[in-house]
Amino acid sequence: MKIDENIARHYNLTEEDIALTMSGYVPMKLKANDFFLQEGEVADYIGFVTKGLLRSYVYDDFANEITSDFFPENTLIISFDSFNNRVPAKEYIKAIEDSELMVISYEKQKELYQKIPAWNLICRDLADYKSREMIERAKKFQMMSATERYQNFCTEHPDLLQRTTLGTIASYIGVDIATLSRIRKKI
Amino acid sequence: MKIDENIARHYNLTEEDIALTMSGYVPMKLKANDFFLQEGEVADYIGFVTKGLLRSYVYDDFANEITSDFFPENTLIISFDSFNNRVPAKEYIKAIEDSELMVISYEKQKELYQKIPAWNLICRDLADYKSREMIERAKKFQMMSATERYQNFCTEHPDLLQRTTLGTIASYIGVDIATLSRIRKKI
DNA sequence: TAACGATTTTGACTTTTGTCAAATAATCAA
DNA sequence: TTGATTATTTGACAAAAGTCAAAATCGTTA
Repeated sequence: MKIDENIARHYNLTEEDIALTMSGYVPMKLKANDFFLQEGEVADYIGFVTKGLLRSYVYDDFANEITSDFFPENTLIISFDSFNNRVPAKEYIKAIEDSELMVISYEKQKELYQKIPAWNLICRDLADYKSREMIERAKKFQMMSATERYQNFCTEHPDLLQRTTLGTIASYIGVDIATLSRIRKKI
Repeated sequence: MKIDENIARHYNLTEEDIALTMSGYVPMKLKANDFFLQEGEVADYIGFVTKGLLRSYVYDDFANEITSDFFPENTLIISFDSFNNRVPAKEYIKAIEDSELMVISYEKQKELYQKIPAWNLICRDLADYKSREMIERAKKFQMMSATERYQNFCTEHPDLLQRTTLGTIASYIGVDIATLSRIRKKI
């Protein structure tokens, strides 16, 4: 969602387009454990993480927090479902570390969609990218053992190992925390 | 991708828009076991299944076919990745039953994107929908046991139980076929 | 620094799932 | 209809993963 030169060029954004886009974004600061979004709310903002780390999660039947995604710096937080369709969010999004974002409100984003047609295209491609990411994630569960999923996590997110708890990672890769502890010892 | 009245109204498509869209689509017939797309090819078509059933799959390290998705009638086959970005497909898409589709070529679809801006919006929403579907799929692996995944499959796709093999379903829900056979007996 | 809480590890055990091979059952084409 | 092929079930066993509870470790703050 950050408009860097490559994106601007790729989608043929004019200087005015970029200026208008920039004017819609505002900074947001969150302390660790602050919510960016809570289950049941309609997402008011989507945005880009410039600093820090957030995670999204849901609760399972036993009231355990199941982490569904991590948002470190330079990633987008696009709960398009809730944001675009104005429906209640199914997940919580909470800061793990003190974080800084650039966010845009629904009203402003709607303005961008209308005034800058390329924005529909950008968001189409973003949603497409997201869906491919999720296809890959599902495929990992489908085809990898718990050990392989952990190893894959380590290579894909080496930094997160230091920045969040084992329990959070365990729920993200769908493994019991005691089992994950043993997997780590074994490797 | 089928332009029914609701879609036309929702996206404010004019009569001409609809006529132009329709003119881009052509029927395609596939016999059982024919490929709609093969790994390594760039997707020439996206389309809508009007009759029959297809599936997408990849190969794992042991040359087993791992089914990633089913496409029964009234579903879209949108390998947006390969289609939009002109990159080689990662999966095979093959007809399980004799099938009929309405498909559109890349060139024609590009024309629609340009001449009918709403098409970018439609595809944005389709990609968004797809990403949510995949998020749900990943979440099922993350939070459900093999038995629960099978039960969920039965309620979500009751018809497919009759229309494809156990082995195909087993790979789709990520369970060994012998295990799935036992799960079925137990239930 | 001591003490508290949260996180991680460990032990002993159970349950779930996978593996391999053989036996049935079902399907399809000659 | 009959083989041949493919799909499914079953048995015996092994490996992977989960459960529960206790211990060890770590980090924070009073």
